[in-house]
Amino acid sequence: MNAAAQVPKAKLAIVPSRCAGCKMREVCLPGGLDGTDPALLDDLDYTRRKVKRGDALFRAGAEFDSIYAVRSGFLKSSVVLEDGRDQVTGFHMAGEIVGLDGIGGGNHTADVTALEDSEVCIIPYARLEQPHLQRQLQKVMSRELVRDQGVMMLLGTMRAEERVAAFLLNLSQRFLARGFSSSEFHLRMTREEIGSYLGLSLETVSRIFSRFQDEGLVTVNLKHIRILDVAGLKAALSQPNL
Amino acid sequence: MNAAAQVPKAKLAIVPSRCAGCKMREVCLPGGLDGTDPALLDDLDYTRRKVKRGDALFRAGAEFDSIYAVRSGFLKSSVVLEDGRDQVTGFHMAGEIVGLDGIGGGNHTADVTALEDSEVCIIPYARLEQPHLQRQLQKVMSRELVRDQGVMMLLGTMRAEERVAAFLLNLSQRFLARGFSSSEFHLRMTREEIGSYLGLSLETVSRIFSRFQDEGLVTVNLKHIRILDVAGLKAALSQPNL
DNA sequence: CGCATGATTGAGTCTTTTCAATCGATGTGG
DNA sequence: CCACATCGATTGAAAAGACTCAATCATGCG
Repeated sequence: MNAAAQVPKAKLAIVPSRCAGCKMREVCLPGGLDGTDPALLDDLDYTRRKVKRGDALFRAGAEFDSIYAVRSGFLKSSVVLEDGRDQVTGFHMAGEIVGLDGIGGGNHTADVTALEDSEVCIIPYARLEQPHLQRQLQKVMSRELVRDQGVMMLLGTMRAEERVAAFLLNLSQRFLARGFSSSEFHLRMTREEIGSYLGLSLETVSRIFSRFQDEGLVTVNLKHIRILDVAGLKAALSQPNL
Repeated sequence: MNAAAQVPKAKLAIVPSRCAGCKMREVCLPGGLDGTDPALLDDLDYTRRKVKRGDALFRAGAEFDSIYAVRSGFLKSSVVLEDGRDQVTGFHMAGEIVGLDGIGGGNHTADVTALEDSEVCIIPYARLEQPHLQRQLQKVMSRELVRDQGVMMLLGTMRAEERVAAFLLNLSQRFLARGFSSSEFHLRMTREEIGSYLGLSLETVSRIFSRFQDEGLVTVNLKHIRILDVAGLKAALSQPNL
């Protein structure tokens, strides 16, 4: 079982001023709730939950109660086909919302698993009543739909090099938005998980990392990435012909 | 320009009893709004709009005002990359909602184009105020997120044959849900559009149609499809190894 | 310290793409 | 009403990209 600790209620956990260790507002005001008047959240208490590396926040099929705002850590979403094949459908960092897949059918349709020790705010769906919050939630979901468009584009039209370049640039940008270095970061996921997300084999991901390194675009040392040439990576993004 | 006709307001267009020519409730109560107490919609007037084959309902970048419920016809969504590559991200038939991509950023991010003469209900987003409707909208969006998961799965883990089989079975099921034949239907899109959606070349799509026909799974005559062996198609869906 | 896991790299194979030619259907204009 | 032009579909042959299998190496966790 997921022995994820249920931390006692942390009043106003989502309000910026109460979030210790957060460098930016977005980290506290998750993703799309960004832009919300924090006052709107003031009267809600959000329980927090810790999820240990490797543990699931929830699994496909689990009853849907709440959505979750990632406070810290790093998680992945994945879906499993009947025959066992699975696919990573997203990576989630601080400030992002997960669990939206459960609203439609009353059950979650994906697994969400921590790639490192993480903490989330539990936001009971039933308590999201104020119209403004509803609108905000719709914005979050809409942005998620747009993000999915991007992933479909990636999976449907890009060659392997482009996918990896897009992946690195996307991560870089998201780290930047959270106040971390955009040029140097640690991958929290394995090559296999990257490959699953990008629709590539883990070997192909590894080879392309090596190729990018040979070309002087990045430095790769296992999970440690340093981006040396953003422009070069962006160029690799638009090279349908090698 | 899109000379799409703006039909005068059609009071209660979305209410089943007022929808002429609809065989099922879903066709009138679009997709996820299904399940809503129709009374909730009673005080809203929905303008309808006709979109001629080949015309756009809206384009990427257009200001977001409204979402649209497809009343009749068949449309596709597509997104375009800077370098010109484009990808079809979805096909939409009667009863489905399009335009949700615009909520997050205030502008649409995809083109939606009619593949045959179509008609939609214009649902001004600002008028969706009742809490129950908001919840319904969230359900629609959540289901759309789940659908996207399926497409990612398809693009990320399936081989060409499986993709085409999944595509045909999905269409078949959707036609069935709308009261049409699930075993015989007309494709409204070209091989190129199917290929774009499935991340395959149009030639590969054509070849696989031919192969399925040789195997007795389907009959293909240009845009006319007859499914002869559903079980066989489903089997093809789970054949990672040829 | 050692084992298990993750990453890298090579060789060969296979799927899918690309290029190209042909065929058929559709629809437009004379 | 027919001829022609255009668009879409099919099919073949060759090429390329990515995968699988496999061996090796490094790492980091227990």
